Amino acid sequence: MGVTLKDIAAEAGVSLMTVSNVVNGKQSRVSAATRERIMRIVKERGYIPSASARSLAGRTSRLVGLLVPAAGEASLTIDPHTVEVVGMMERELRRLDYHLMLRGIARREEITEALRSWNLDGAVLLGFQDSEIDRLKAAAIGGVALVAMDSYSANPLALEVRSDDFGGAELAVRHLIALGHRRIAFAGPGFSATGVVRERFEGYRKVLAENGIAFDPDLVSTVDIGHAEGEAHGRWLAAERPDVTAVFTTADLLAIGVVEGLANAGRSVPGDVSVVGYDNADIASYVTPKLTTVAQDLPGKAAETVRLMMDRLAGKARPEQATTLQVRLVERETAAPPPA
Amino acid sequence: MGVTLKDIAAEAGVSLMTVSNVVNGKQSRVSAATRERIMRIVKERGYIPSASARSLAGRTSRLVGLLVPAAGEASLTIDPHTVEVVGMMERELRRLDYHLMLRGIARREEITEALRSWNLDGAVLLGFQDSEIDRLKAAAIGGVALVAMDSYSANPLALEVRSDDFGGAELAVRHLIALGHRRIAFAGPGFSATGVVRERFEGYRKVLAENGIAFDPDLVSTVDIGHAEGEAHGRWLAAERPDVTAVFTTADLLAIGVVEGLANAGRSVPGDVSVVGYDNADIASYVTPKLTTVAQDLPGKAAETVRLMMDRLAGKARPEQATTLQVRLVERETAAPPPA
DNA sequence: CTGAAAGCGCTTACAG
DNA sequence: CTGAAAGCGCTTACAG
Repeated sequence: MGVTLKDIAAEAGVSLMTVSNVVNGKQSRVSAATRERIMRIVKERGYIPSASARSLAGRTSRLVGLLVPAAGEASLTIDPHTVEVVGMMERELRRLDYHLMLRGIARREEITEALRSWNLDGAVLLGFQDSEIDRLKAAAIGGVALVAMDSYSANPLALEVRSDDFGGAELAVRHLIALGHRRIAFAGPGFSATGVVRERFEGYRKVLAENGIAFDPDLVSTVDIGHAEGEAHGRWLAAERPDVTAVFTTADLLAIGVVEGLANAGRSVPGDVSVVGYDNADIASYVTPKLTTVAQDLPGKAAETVRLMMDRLAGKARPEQATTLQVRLVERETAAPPPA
Repeated sequence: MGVTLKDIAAEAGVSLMTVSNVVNGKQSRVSAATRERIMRIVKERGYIPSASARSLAGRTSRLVGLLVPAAGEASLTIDPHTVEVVGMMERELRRLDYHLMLRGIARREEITEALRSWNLDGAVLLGFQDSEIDRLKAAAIGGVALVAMDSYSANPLALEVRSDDFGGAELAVRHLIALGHRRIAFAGPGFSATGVVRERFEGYRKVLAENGIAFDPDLVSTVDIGHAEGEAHGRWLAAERPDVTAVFTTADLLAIGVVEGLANAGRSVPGDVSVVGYDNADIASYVTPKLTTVAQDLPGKAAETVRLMMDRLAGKARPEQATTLQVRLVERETAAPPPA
């Protein structure tokens, strides 16, 4: 079908090897004259190297996996800020002449299958629980450069890129305390399995302690991330905990639901209750009132993920610690002083 | 590194061919006894076929490209409903033992490069302009099964899956007219290049005509899709076209911006002006007031895309016409009778 | 600076 | 039902 190295070699009157060297930019090995001649023929004939042949013959595939959990029969769901990070990583990797394979992982063994069957050079693990990262064995991974995003796993096999979740919570809760709040609730999904949530919780706790506010476990609620779940929680807060004047939430979607639930129960935001979200999703500025939230450095996450992977592929040593991206507070309209 | 067909063959005391036949499920060619024995060894040794070798030796790669325009230096941006469709397609394809390669396309030639270098069996084109699909040549495509989503290109090389954009506009505008509106504006991105927008515009026009409402070109505005753009347009409408009582918009994000712009200019939605969006994105039900909009059949789009591609790969004839998915109106809070 | 040989792990097409 | 041969398009490692 396509033009091959052999065709080019025949037309140029040289060996396969020489064409290969030219195509792969091994400048030193070919004279300028033949190099130029071969390049011209490559252009003319529209030669496109076969990636499968390269992957098979060489020791690299220039292929990076994007592995995402796919529970059972469900289709992949990727939250908006992850989509953004993926888009940015794709550009970086494309620029470096790598390709991206998107793969849902339903059973754990599928990680190994994906890595091995396509001979992946690297893989980014998006949205896995820490415990799943923990369980990865060297035998299953081989030499693949693995980056686990937003993971707090201790598994040395995976490089880690994440936001300063602890610090983000500190920012949010300090802001609320500075506004005068003392009874501040925490709402997020269960954090037995997710370090991200646990860190945000610990940040919340620390700032309370720093400010001499007694920690009240009743103010900590496990709420799955979702608008409906948030709405229900907002109504619950209004009914059961009217003393609460502020809520720190681990996701914008949840926060938006909470705002709506509070409003539906007749409480105004931020007049009666302040709410702070997390992620600074686009949606945060479309809702009414606009959401005060913690913003992550998405471009930084994408760039660091690619950088770590390339360093690893280049044989550099594993960094001593996880790469942590800075966060910042975005003040909008859902946080204000508590009612007098 | 890994276990190969050869290893399995040696251990089972048979030839490569026999193992290959077993692994590929060619039942008829191997006796039940040897088949079972080989399967056991395959399991034990954790054999995983090399996809690159298969792709190189066979006539199929079981690899499908997901091609997305990537303008210049920009990173990929994929709108939320496309992300959802991608997630659903991934599951379908995974179930059929296909893999997905995500690739941004900055220059047109990159389409061919992607198809050829990875020997793709098929590709889904997401978000390309009709004119770009038009320009695709058979020589560049080869035998690859191509599905262009939301395209109105006439290029017979691409199979097409799209929503009933004309019908969606009809639903929206009929709804507004039934509520009593007569001065209905249209807002969407320029439609010289995008059939989707043109169809929605034609649907709008047709329903106006059906109802004896004179078409007023001044009521048609070109507005790029974006919240800020919508907001500016909303303010413009309030200032310059106070006679308009309803706006039909080709995207939810735009509609939400328009609602905000109108509100910022002191006009209430839907009290003074009704607004209808398009897509039924999640966000449509999070904003205040909740957006009335046209919903697409996302699961249908994903399923039909995969089905068309598989039919094509199985050698079936190209369908006579594009596959069109049904749409439906979702009534929420932004459309009401015009002020008395 | 250039090239001949071997091999990556499979499938295809054929012979028995 | 089973297998020996050829080949997919490249790279590696080496020799000249």
